[in-house]
This record gives sequence, structure tokens and C-alpha cells, in this order.
Amino acid sequence: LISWNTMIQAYADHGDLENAAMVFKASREKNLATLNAMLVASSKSGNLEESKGIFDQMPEWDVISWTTMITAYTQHGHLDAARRIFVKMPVQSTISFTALLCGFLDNFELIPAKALFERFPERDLVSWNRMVSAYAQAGHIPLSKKLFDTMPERDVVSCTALVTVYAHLGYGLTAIESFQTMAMDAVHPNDVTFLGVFVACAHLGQVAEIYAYLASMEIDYGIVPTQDHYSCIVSALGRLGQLKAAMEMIQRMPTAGT
RNA sequence: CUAGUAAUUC
Repeated sequence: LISWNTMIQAYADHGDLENAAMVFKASREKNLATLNAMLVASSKSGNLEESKGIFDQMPEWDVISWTTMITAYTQHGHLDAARRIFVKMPVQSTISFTALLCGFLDNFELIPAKALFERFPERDLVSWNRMVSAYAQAGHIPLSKKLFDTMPERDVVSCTALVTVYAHLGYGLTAIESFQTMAMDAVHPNDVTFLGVFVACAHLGQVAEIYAYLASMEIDYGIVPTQDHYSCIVSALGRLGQLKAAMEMIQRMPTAGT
């Protein structure tokens, strides 16, 4: 029974609603977690009508069912419906709150989101992180920086959010600054962080730095470069006119650079 | 066992 639920989840993660539904039908016994897993699967595939159907037919609901339904509604822009579920829930968990908050932010409703955020007492790291990244993505740099400085604690996701958003907006220097600040906060960068760093270097035209960061990533942090790192670096070198270097980098890639 | 955050370049 437990492994069935896990299998439904696995298919859901791959966006394979059909196989998830097959496992669901094949499972002899179903508990609340089974139904929730199926609800998640349909929600991830973006099938709101089906999610509603499953939800309405459930004999009982728990925090996970409600939270999943909140996510399903916000994915389709139905913020009012999502909010209604949140208000009606007997217990409003922090995760449910964050799901609703993210729904507002995903739909670019920054002002209502901020009001929501300020009104709710239990704000965990995830909700802070999403607030910071959403405001930065919208170009509200000072506000996002202020949120970042105000939050009770920062982790890799918080710092990486700043680095990558700055890098993509073309604020290369600010991105690198944020990256360097991580070391002072004793936050370890990860593979995603370095993707942002490479993008920043590309904007700054810093060829030598790209190699330095790549080496540091491998040696200091033990991060093995992925295909994403290589493609990011190759196109950065290419755009900076370093065609030879770009070719050499392609040769270095583990999986055939054909 | 099942629910909410960062990234994959232009």
C-alpha cells in the first residue's frame, strides 16, 4: 500500500498522469494518502477539472488534500477559490499558507501577497525565500534586498535566488557581490548558485573569472559540473567572442559534445 | 507512504 502511494508520486513527478492513474486503479486498498497522491498527480499535470473531481469525491480531507487543492486553484489563477479553501481549513498549517502566498506571487499579485504575508504569524524560511525571489524577479530590487536583510535566517535558496535574479537582470556586479556575501554568512553555494555566477560573469565579460569559479566549484565545494553548467559556460564564452575556448570547453564535457 | 520556495543563458 505504501509503495503504491510512492509509485503514484514518482509518476506524478515525471508529469505522467496516465501511469499514475493506472497505478491508482490497480491498487487494491486505498487510504487517504493514496487519494492525496492522485490529487497531487492531477494537480501537477494541470488538470483542474480532474483535481476538483477527485477532491469532491474524497470521503475525508486532511491538510495535504487542502493544500494540494490550494495549489491546483492558484495554478489556474483562481486565487479566490484558493483563499476560500485556506480560510475554511480547520487547521491552517504553515505549508498551506505558503502555498497560498506563492499562488498570489505566481500570479503577480504582489500587493495582496504582501498583505497576506504581513498578517500571518508563522512565516517560515520557504515563504521568506519566495517573497524575496518574487520581488526581485519583478524588478523591485530595494524591497527584495530589504526583505532579504530582514529575514530571520538565510539559506542556500535565499542567497541563490538573489544571485540568479541579479545575474539574469544584468546586474552582474551585484550578483557577484551577493555571491561573496554568502561566504561571510557561512552559506555553502550549490550547483544552482554557480549557474547564476556564470551568467553574471557572462554579463560582465569576465572570461578568466569563469574558469576561476569553475575550478573553485569543483575543488572547494566538490560540485561536479553538470550539462547545464557546461552549456551555460560554453554560450557565455561564445557570446564573449572566445570561440576557441568555447570549443575546448565542449571537448571537456563528459557526455559526447557532438 | 502523500502537500509549499531558488536555476538551466539571450
